[in-house]
Amino acid sequence: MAKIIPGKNGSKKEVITQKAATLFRKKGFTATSMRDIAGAIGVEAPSLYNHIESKNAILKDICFGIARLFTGNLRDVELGPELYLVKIESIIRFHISMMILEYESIYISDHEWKHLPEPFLSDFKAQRRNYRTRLAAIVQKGIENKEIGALDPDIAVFTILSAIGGIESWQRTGRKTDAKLLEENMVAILIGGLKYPPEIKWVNGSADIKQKAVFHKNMTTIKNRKS
Amino acid sequence: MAKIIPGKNGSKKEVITQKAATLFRKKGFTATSMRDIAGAIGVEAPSLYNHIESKNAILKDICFGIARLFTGNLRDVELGPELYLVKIESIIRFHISMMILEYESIYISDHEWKHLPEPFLSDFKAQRRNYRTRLAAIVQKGIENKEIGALDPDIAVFTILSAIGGIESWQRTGRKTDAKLLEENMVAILIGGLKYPPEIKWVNGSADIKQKAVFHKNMTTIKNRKS
DNA sequence: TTAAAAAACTAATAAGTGTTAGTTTTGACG
DNA sequence: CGTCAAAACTAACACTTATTAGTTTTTTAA
Repeated sequence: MAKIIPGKNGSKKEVITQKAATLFRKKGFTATSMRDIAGAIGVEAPSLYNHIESKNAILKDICFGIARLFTGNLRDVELGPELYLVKIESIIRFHISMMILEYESIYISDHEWKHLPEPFLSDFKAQRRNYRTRLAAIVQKGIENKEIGALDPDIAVFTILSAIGGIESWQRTGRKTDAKLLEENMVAILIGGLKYPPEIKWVNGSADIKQKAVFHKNMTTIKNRKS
Repeated sequence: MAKIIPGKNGSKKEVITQKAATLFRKKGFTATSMRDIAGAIGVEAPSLYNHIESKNAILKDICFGIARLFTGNLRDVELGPELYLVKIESIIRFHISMMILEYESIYISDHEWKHLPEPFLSDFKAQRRNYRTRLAAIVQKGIENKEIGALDPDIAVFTILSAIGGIESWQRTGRKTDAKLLEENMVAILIGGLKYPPEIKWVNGSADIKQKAVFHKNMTTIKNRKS
């Protein structure tokens, strides 16, 4: 029936990938059928195979495309001369901007990568691990340089990345917050939390005895529930 | 063949729910079949229907069970007399502990709820919205009380919740970090980032011109890619 | 030991899956 | 207009899905 109309610079393959990304984010990879994708474009499912190799290949393209962008940025930042905390801030800002520009693809590469077929799954996981390791190395140097508090670098990295990943759910709520406001608030919290010195002692001391009791009560309930 | 052997206090329904939760987290709700669940227990798929109503009902039980736990804790905290920042810290610690104790169910209620059938989907989303709104209200009061920096409360809440949600991926890596270490580091970063006063100005000023150039270069690449 | 209830089993259904084969339509160019 | 390739179409396949029906086995209780 209707022919696939490519966007200005986008090949037909890119049109399919983009529509698929939207559906994968909305319904999940497994719950999205080739017929769903085809229907969203206005075509029958088998027609897609004139342009793409398989459903899995679409997922592969999305995940590795995003991974390449982030790895490229990380390499640039690593080579720069800035203070380590500034490097981290720069990476945080890059992640946030990317999340706002391409949140559908990023959501998929964050949450649907587990459906990649081998050997792509192992490759992707290795890249992911490598990215986080290099990020942790920057944090580690920032700690040694007393720019960043005495935190566990791995924990700091996943805390940052998880926090940013949550922008997806924020985007989905449709709140039309100014992107800059979002970015500045998140940077304030995350960089503020990393900055030397951390004040773990102040925080611990502030929880009074009554509060501890409430917490204990709830945790006890849960433990009983499990047994 | 083998009969379902209930755990010490767990009904057969709970055994199924637990096994299902493990699989839903590992493979996703849609990609997990009733045969998968039955096989993991050691029975045939139709046998499950002697104990549960449907696959969707398992998901419903998991999601609403978790929601009830968090809502219950929030109510207790709201009624307490502590400083607002301490309330937030208490909730953060509750979330982190829960994440460590029941991360499979929590992962599902965080990431697979979209597969709930109506009317449960709408109900769940409403509860979620309500929870976040009440959390934001605490943050708001903390700001007015000058315990918390002048941040956007909604952004602060989702940043916190997203960061904690990421513990799931941490757990999955199998790192046997001491739970207390994890908790203290995350609390240090998040509470440290919320505390009054925030130093947005310092952070912005610290990014030098060269850094900005690197960032700009990468973002330009991405925008071109999209057109 | 026997009767009743619980929970397993096998067989089957209707719907949906990704994908292939073979055919027809479309659009661009000479 | 006629040609050729690109890309759509229909039909079909081999599988998998959640779930039901009907039956047999196992456990419980008297």
